Amino acid sequence: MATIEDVAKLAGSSRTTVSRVINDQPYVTKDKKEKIMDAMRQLGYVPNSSARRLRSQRTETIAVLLPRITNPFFGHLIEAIEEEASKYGYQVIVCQTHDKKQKELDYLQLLKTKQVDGVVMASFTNDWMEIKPFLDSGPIVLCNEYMDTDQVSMVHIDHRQAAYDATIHLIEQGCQHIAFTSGGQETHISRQRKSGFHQALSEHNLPFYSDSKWTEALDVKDGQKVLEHLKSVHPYIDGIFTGSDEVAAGIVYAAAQGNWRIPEDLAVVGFDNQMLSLLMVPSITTIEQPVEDMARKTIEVLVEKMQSKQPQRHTRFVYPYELLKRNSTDRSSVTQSVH
Amino acid sequence: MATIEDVAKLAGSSRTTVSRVINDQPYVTKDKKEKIMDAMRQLGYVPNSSARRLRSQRTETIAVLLPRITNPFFGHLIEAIEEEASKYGYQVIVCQTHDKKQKELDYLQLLKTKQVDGVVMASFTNDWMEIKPFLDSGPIVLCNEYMDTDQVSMVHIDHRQAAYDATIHLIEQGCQHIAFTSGGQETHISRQRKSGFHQALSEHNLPFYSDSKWTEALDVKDGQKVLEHLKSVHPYIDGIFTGSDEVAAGIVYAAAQGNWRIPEDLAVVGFDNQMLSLLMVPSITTIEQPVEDMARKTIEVLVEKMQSKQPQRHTRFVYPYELLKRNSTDRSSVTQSVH
DNA sequence: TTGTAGGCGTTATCAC
DNA sequence: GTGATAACGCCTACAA
Repeated sequence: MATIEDVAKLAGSSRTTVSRVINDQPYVTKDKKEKIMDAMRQLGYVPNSSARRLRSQRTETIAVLLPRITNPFFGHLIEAIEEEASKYGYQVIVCQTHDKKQKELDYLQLLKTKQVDGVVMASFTNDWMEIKPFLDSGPIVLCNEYMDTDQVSMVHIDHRQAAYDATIHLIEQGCQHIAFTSGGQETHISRQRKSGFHQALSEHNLPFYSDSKWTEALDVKDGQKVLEHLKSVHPYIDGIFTGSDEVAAGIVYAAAQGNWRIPEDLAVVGFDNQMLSLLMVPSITTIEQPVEDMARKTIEVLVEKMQSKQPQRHTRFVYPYELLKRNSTDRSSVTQSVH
Repeated sequence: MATIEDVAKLAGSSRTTVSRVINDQPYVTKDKKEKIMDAMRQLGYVPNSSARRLRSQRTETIAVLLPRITNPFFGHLIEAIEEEASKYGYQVIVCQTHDKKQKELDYLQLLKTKQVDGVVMASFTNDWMEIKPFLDSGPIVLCNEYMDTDQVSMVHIDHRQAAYDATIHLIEQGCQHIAFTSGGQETHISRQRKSGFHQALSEHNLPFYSDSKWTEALDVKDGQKVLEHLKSVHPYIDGIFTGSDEVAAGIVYAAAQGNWRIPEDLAVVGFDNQMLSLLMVPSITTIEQPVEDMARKTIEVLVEKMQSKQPQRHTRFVYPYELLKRNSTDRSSVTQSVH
């Protein structure tokens, strides 16, 4: 591989001048500049990025931590993040934590070892106290995940309110026995959702059912299991708020196979407005997050932190969401027939 | 940030010895080693990765080029690739090309500038002659994409045969007027599929229909458009091979809205066995690729190339696929009623 | 067993 | 305008 030195020799000048040309700096005569450009072409010279990194102490790379990329929500998120980051000239490293605390910490090492200039945490399973020390090594922005502190910037929607709205919707549709499912790991988000769910129920003096089977529902398969479990153990349940469209889809699918009527026997709410939720029969009521906007803002905030020297204030950006009412909760006919 | 020098000073030894400790090399007394470890802890020392890269001329990073991560096939692919690469200690950089030739070339620069040790191309829209020169900068492995050469290693299934099988299946189900859709960019894969499709038709003396509207079908929305188009312009079409489950799902969805019966009026085949294809009503006949196996093999091959000094032979790995027959093509009742 | 010194390729500082 | 020279932080002959 040709180095800057080779180019300098061939062009009959010094490394310094070549460097000036590479970086489009002033104070180089047209004549020299052309000679150098020629030499670079001839040698197929390309600046070595490791050397640049060492010299400049920046990597132009960020790490994005997320549970798993095949969850469509995170797929969309990283798609948008990659696009946005690339506009600023940053590479994106994918870090799948699978909700494992250790993996999360391992990937944060990238920040310490200066392999990345900053980190987006869309996976956040450790205690904040474990994460905080990494802030000394570089900026971190929480995306989707959040908590109650002002020691870090965050971009998210109000999951508590979203779950509240969805639950109220179920109640308005006449549901009296409503269940709640969430993914394996207990995160701040799932706590927030549960809290909103509880509030809606208690405001209407409705009972709260709990079953450990409901706290590990992550994907379509889990959704199917949930429905089987409901049918055999809790057949009175007539509404369910799932934290995910995949789980909701699994429930709808299993219901179709097992003669359970949605929404008549069971009204279902998903989360994230994946394509899936629209295509299922019946289509699934869900909550839409402005993923692209959130991704853009996350990168904007992170880039600002990475590029400014002095540590600036941390900010919280709360985005609006939308409850999309679809057929899986449309019990208007059910309610009527009761009267 | 503490450097190796700082540690050395604090521990009262030299950089060399510290480096030995870091890299677990012999010839260090227990005593010194402990002192040095202590010093590292005290200073919170972490080796600087940029320096290491420069010194070792390796980045422990690979780039994965793919069209878009939200296409579930590529989502699964990169999930598996990331996991496998991480076992070998490699980071993964996501590079979405959106099927743009220029983006593809831009990302290949990462290899030239030594930002990555190797590249997986799961997006391949340029001519091979454009790509080939990059091989001088480091190893490249084609995954999913392939072509007729032995200048590069490839991991893929036989798309020609897969399309042939699927088309034969449609014919066996009694379809007489069969259409073919493919994604925007003309790739080697789409040519292969088309060739298999053609062969099946001509073996059965069936006509081949062509319509430019069918060559840009990529996602669910496009599938919906395709069905609308079929209904108004080619209502006689009774079978369709789509290159994608999303397109197939779009067709099924639009059919349900528009009183078109699947499979009675139109039998539909997708590709990739996404969750979606199973969950749709009717469930969609599709072709399953062994994504995880392909990802594993791709990384295995790439790692070997990256780690061995002398350039070795290029190999082609062709994986088996499976045609999953589901309801979207089950016309047994149709066929019977004709008799 | 330990330390010295040079270099990986680049850029910033300073002197000419 | 241009060019030596000294870092950036690490590893590794080689010498002791």
